[in-house]
Amino acid sequence: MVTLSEENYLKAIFHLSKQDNQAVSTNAIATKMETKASSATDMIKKLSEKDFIDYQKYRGVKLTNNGRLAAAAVIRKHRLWEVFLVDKLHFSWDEVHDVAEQLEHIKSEKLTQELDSFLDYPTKDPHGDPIPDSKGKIPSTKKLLLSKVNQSQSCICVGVKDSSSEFLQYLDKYNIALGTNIDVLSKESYDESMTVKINNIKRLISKEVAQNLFVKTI
Amino acid sequence: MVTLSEENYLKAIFHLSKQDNQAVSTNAIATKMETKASSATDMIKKLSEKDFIDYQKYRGVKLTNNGRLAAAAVIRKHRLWEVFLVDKLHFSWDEVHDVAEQLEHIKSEKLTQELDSFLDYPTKDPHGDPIPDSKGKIPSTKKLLLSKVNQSQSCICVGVKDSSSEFLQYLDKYNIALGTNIDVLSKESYDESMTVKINNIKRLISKEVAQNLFVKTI
DNA sequence: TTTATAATTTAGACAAGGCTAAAAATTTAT
DNA sequence: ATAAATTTTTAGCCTTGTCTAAATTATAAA
Repeated sequence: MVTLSEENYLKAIFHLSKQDNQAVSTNAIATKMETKASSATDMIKKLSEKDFIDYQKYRGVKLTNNGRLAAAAVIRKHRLWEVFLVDKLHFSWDEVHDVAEQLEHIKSEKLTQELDSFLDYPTKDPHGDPIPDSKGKIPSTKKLLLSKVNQSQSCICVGVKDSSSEFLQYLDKYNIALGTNIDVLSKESYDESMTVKINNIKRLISKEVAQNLFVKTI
Repeated sequence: MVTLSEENYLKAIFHLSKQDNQAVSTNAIATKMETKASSATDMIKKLSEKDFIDYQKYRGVKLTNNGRLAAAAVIRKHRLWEVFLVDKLHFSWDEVHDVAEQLEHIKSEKLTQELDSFLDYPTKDPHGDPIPDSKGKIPSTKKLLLSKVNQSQSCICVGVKDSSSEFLQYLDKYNIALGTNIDVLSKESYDESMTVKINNIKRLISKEVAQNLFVKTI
C-alpha cells in the first residue's frame, strides 16, 4: 500500500533523476515538493523502508526498480487523465494539470486499463510528454528544443519544456499546437531569436520561447 | 475547504436522514462509517463547527442547508462517475462502487459539469438512484404519501393507498387523477390538513386524504 | 420513581505527515 | 589542512483522524 504523499514523492524523485537515474539530493526533493528538507528526510526514510528507493545518509537517493515502476504508474495515470480531459471534456491543455494531480492517485487497475483503451491507447499527453505503458515502459521520443534547430530546417512541434499556463496561452495565441509545422527561416546570433514560418505566416520567436518548445525535425 | 473524511461523514449523515432530514444518532453514524462512536463524536464537533450540521449533545445531528448541499455535491459526483464507468468503460454495476468512492472526492467544478454534459445529463445512476443536479436538487423518483410532502413543494399524483370507490370518487370529484400536479401551499399542524393548488384552484386536503394518496415530488 | 442498561461524550494516546530549531556531516574556501 | 559555509539529519512539537477506557447522560424496566 502506497500513500498519496508517497506517490507524490516518488513522482518528484522520478522527474529529478531523469533518464539516467542519478542520485537525487534531499534538498532537491524538498524544493520540488515545496516542503522542508526535514520533511523530505522523513519521507525518504519511509520510502527506503518500503524498498522504493536506495538511501544512504547524506548521499542522496536513487529509485529502485520497484520505485521506478510505482512512479511510472502514477505518471501513466496522470497523463492518461490529461488526455481524457482534453479529448473528451473540452479542457484546454493549460487547465488539466491540477485535476490530473488529483486523478492520478485513483487506485483501480481496471479503471486505468479501460481508460487507456477508451482513449485508444495514446502515447503522448496533451503537452507532448510520453505516456508510460502498463508495464512502466516509456516510449522514448527523439525531441529537441526549437532553439537547437538549424536555419532552413523544418520541424514539428511535439511538446513543451515549460508547461506554465502563461507559456501555453502564448502558444495558443500564435496558433502553435502539437503537430504544428515550423520552418526555421533564419536565426539571429545576437539575441538568439529566430524567424520562422507557421501556417504560412512569418513570425519572430524569442530565445525564451525557442528554448521551451520541443520539436522533431523532418 | 472540506476534507475527504468530512465529505464521507456528510454523505453518511445524508443517507441516514433520508427524505425528511430527521435527527441522526451518533451510533448510527459510527455504524455507517464503520468506526467507533467516539470518533463519530469528534467528527460531529468539526462538522458542527463548520456549520454543516446542527448538533446538541446527546440529541443527534441534523444537516444544515449548507451540509445538505455539500453532501448532495458528493453524491452527485459519485453517481455521475458510476454512469461514466458503466456507460463508457465497460464496468458492470457491481464493480463501480469502490472506484466511485474515490472519484467522488475529486475537486473541480468544471470536471463535474463537463462530465455531466459528456454523459448527456443522466438523472439516474446504474443502480437507479437519482443524480442530484448542479444545484443539489435531487429528482426524487420514489413515491411517497402526499402527507409527507413539505410545504411549497410540488408533486405529481402517482397512485393511491386506499383504493376504495369512496376514495376514488372523492378524487374524481376534485379532479385529482394520475399525473395531476399538486402544489403544497401550506400545512396545518393542528389537524394535519394541507392547502394545495390543483389546476390553479386552491383546495383544503384533510389528513385522511393526504395519507392515502401517493405522489412523486418534482 | 428508582434502578439498570444503553448511548454518548470526554480524556488521553497513537500514527502519518508536516514544521522549527539545533546538531552533525559534508563540501568549499582559505 | 583547517575553518567556514552548506547540506542533511535529529529532536521535539503540531494537526488530523483514529482508538480505548472511563465518565456522563438518557432511556427502559421494574
